[in-house]
Amino acid sequence: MGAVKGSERGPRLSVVVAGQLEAWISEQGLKAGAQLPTEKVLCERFGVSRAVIREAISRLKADGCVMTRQGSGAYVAARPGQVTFRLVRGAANGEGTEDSAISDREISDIFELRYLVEAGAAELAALRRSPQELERMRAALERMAVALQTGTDAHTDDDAFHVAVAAATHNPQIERFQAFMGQQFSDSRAPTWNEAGHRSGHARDSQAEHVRIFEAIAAGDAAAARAAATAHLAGAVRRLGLDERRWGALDAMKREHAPDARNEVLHGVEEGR
Amino acid sequence: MGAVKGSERGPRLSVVVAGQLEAWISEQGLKAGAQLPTEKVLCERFGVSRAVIREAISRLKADGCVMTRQGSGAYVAARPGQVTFRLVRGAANGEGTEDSAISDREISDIFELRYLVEAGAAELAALRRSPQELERMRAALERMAVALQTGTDAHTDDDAFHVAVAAATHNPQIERFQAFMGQQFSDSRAPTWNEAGHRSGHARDSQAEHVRIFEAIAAGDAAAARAAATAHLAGAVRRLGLDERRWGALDAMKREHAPDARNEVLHGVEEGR
DNA sequence: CACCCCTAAGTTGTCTGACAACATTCGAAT
DNA sequence: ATTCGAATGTTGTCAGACAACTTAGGGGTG
Repeated sequence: MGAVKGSERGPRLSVVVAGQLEAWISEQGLKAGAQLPTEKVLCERFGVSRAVIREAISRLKADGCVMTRQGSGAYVAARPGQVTFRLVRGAANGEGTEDSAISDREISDIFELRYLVEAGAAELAALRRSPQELERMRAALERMAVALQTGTDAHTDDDAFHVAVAAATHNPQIERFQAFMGQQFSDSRAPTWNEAGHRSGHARDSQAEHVRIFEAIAAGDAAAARAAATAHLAGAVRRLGLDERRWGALDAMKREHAPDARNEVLHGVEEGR
Repeated sequence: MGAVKGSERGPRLSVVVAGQLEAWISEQGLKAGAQLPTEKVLCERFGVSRAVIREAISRLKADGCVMTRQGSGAYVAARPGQVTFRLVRGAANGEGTEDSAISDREISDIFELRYLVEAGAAELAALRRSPQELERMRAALERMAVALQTGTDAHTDDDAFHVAVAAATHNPQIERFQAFMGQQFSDSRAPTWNEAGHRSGHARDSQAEHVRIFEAIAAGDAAAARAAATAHLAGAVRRLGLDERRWGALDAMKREHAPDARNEVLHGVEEGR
């Protein structure tokens, strides 16, 4: 492993060194707790200054695979693997890769992961929801209903509804994951709630699906809740014009459980307050 | 906002500054794309050197809420929220918090999240698996079968099997999430594959559940695959002695689909090569 | 007046050197 | 043999400087 220069033309010397250092660690087969070379040694080995080495190590620390103790040294963290999960591997790698357009395929993949979690979350929510949590969902639904009539944006309330469903599972991990997913691409909810979305009826359709999810959860019908959540995700994919082919099979699955268990727990939500 | 000294006696000045800076950003209500003060200004404001400021900003960059452009400045990232998802909020916060024992409740919660993803992944895998991916699962199964006879550890192959299932969804996001979850707590698989696990039959039971998952996926029976995956997770919870109460309802659900669609695609896996 | 190039100032990225805080080690005194 | 302490090495922090880059503004040209 010689100098870095030349091989990588990329900017941000520190991230290059961080990558090479991480590769070197796994390549050397260093186990948890193993001590890394000192900063001075690394400086010589990579041919960069200590500032760069420190910044690279700082990156690895933030990534969780390295830990440092002042006066002692740097060590491989106990959990050497990835401690964090990020969507869309392509982006968020270097620095500000805002312009890296996410492909439709990637969005479709993420929606599918959403499907897995949200369908299951709706299922569990139907089994465990408390009155307070139902009220929280209803409040979000109501805000969306108002926005539907006034033609305003309500993607925040959309997100809040889904988080409320996840919260009703009484599982903080699921709730946090849902919040994470929602925050990640609130952009994908924009086409539903902007002017075009209101005009084309996307907002109305989405809201109807939300109501169906809520009703199933309120009724305690886990299968119907799963089906309604699946239908909602499939509808979102359709509205975004993504690849529908992959979702055909899931549509078929959800149709096993007809959503006839709808009851009248909530009234006045559809027409907004 | 005055100097930092005194208020926080804690070590790692940079992480303190990082926290204060992050708090300052949200407190100022800076929106995505807003420019942060220059490093020189921040040095004066926090009363620290530029190295500390740079390390603090580096942390925020790694966290994803800040982005820098050389020659221009530092900006609030487009997605101000969390870009990464980490399990177990308590740990992995500061440095080496190895000793923070994870509660049974947290493990149970994480298993439930695993259930959501793995059950859905098995479902999708049954619909999309290719011969190559089936072979990959079979190879992992075979390695586990060998380990079952020799009484050796195979938790790595256990993980590999589940990742292979996730890979069969043809969805890299799901695969990466499964790999993430598996890596996170490979510890939880140890009680299945250590000596005690072999003696108590836990390894055998787990392997039988794996085979059932594989057979359902090989047969292309999505419902059976979901049921088998659910049964596997429920079995794992039982073996770990976690709270079984929460899993009763899920067990009931899986029983809707009797796993009678088992066929004989694979032979010789149960008895190990 | 509109447009383009080019200079200048400002900002982040990197380098260098030094000192402080802390950990480890090894020798000396008890 | 045990304990204490100094020496040494490592990371954390500080200070100053230059390089690479971006941006804004001025001057020239059409």
